[in-house]
Amino acid sequence: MYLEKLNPQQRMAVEHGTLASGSHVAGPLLVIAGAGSGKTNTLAHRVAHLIVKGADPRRILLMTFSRRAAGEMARRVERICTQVLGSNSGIMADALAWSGTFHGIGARLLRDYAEQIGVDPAFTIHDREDSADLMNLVRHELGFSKMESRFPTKGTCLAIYSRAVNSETELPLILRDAFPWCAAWEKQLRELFAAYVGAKQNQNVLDYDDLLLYWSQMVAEPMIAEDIGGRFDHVLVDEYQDTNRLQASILLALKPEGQGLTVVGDDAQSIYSFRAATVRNILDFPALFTPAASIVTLDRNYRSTQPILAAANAVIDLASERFTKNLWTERQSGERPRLVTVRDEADQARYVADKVLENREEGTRLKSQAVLFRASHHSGALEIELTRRNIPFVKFGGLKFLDSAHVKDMLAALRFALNPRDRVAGFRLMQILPGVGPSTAQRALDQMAEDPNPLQALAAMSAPPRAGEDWASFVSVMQELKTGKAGWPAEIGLVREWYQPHLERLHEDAATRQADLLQLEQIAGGYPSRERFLTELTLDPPDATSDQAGVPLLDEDYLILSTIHSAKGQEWTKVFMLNVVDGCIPSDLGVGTSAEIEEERRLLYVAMTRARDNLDLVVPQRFFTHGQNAQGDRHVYASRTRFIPATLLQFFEVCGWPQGKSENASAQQARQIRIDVGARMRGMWR
DNA sequence: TACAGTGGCGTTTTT
DNA sequence: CGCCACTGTA
Repeated sequence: MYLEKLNPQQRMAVEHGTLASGSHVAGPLLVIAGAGSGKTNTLAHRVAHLIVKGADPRRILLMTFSRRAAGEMARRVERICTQVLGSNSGIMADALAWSGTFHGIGARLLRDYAEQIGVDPAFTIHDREDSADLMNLVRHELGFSKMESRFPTKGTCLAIYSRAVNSETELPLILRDAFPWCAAWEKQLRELFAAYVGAKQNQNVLDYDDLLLYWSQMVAEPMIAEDIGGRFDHVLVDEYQDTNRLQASILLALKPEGQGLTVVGDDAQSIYSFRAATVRNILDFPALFTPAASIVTLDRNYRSTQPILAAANAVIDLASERFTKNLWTERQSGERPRLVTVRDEADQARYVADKVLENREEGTRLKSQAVLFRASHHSGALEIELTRRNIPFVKFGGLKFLDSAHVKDMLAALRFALNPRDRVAGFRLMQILPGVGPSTAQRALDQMAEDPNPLQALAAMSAPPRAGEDWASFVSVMQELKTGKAGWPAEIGLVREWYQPHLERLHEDAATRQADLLQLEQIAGGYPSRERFLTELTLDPPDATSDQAGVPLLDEDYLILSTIHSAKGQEWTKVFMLNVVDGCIPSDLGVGTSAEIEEERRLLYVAMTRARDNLDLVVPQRFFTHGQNAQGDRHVYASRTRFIPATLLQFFEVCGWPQGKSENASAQQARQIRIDVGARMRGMWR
């Protein structure tokens, strides 16, 4: 029996509300699931169990944090169901139709209900970069780029806007709490945001936040809320600690009484507050309902060895506020996690490369090893070292494939043909042409905007003098795409042919970039239509980059490099963590408020709890800073992260590398005490 | 008006 | 470094 493999608490979570007879629907349930406590497995079992008990899988809404998690969940549910119901469970084919991220589900529902809420269902979705570009266009139009003192950059403006939307909080409060250095611009920002919203609507464009915002507005209308809520008997949400107020209000509108609602999360792993996620969501959840939601806590860890867990528990124990209990395990081991001091980042890179290879010799595949870090650029030195030694790796987090200029150019072409009112796409596209700059592009877009048939207006325009032939071929490829005759994915080939000469003219390294474009074409082939391709690519961009772009790595072995944020929910046999020093974790940008520091502590906790058998925290003593100072490159001394004070050293095997350099312990201690005084000075004024 | 070059300056993490 | 505003030149 499939339930017998579960422990009693897991089983309680799985069976909640299913024991009663008849058509009784379960009341709200909160599962507090510690790291490595079998959360995914439990949730998958719950979904499968509901289906086995007769729930209609098409009426189950399952929302996860990432698309990858959704896929994994669907696979497990299917496996369990087939196991129980036999292979004749034809019901499972495309059964969990409504599983995905909040944003992905939002996009689908908005297209479904577009007519009722006065939205053109052909809307395009802007990713973060596109949104920032649009913000920038508006920012220029309003003249904010030429203020006497410097106006916040497009990225900052977007971050402020996004936070206000996602936290359902007034602008002044946002500025005061999260962006104090921008507080003087409140009036202009308000004006900017109003214009930004107007621009999006004129251009039939939604940004990430709109997918949630429009959704929440839509279900604020009781009739629609009831209609949508009525489509689902069960609504389950994973990683609930990383949802924001907007998401919580959507959920509540769908299921006001909490019937059929299950949320799962761990307050100790809340690490997305910069995206307006609030741990209050999970803490306040039970009391939203009468009677209050049931709570099940999973605190048995199946992942890590006892010494690793003891160290992680010790770190999180120092948190000022704790809600969940410590994790426990039966996995004994004599080996404590290592706290390795090295001289500088170069030694850190050599240490990790050495150990990774040693581990592989002893039988641990590269894929079962991961190197984690706080910020994407922390892995720079390591990437160089790995490349030098021919150790293949894939990096998660940070810059993406889709962020490169040539890929964005191609996507802009596809998008612009589909939605010629999308000024960000058009603006970018036209400036690719020689002899066309910002003002020519602006004028052309203005003319198109006035015309009910924008593409026709484009065709009717006279070519800019110095663009000549290139303008003509641009117009003709747009028109050809518009007809849709070529079909998908042939269309993307059309665009590539058009783009080819420009690529060669604009980029020295056209050949490498060409490889990316071919890869893009490959990816495109996997989608049924241009529209689906564009939507799903922006909502779920390929999240890895590797040293050899475009080489399929499916069967190969490679080391995992990942930001802690991207490592969420994953586990590896051996885990290394880089730069376990003050200034990196906590990031010296994140030491403003105690809430920020607490989140940094949880980040370290998340990183540590990814490890199954071995965990190495690396502490480089010296950092080289480049560029920023007037004096040019120099180095600063770093000290071990404040989250591992001396009292916690007992949980670690403290050592130095290379061996022999660590003999003079007291000298090392003395050096470790050296601090970045500058950072402290800056911190005084936060 | 396009575009190359210069100087000043700066918050990391992602759907 | 990389982004952004601004300047000089064709």
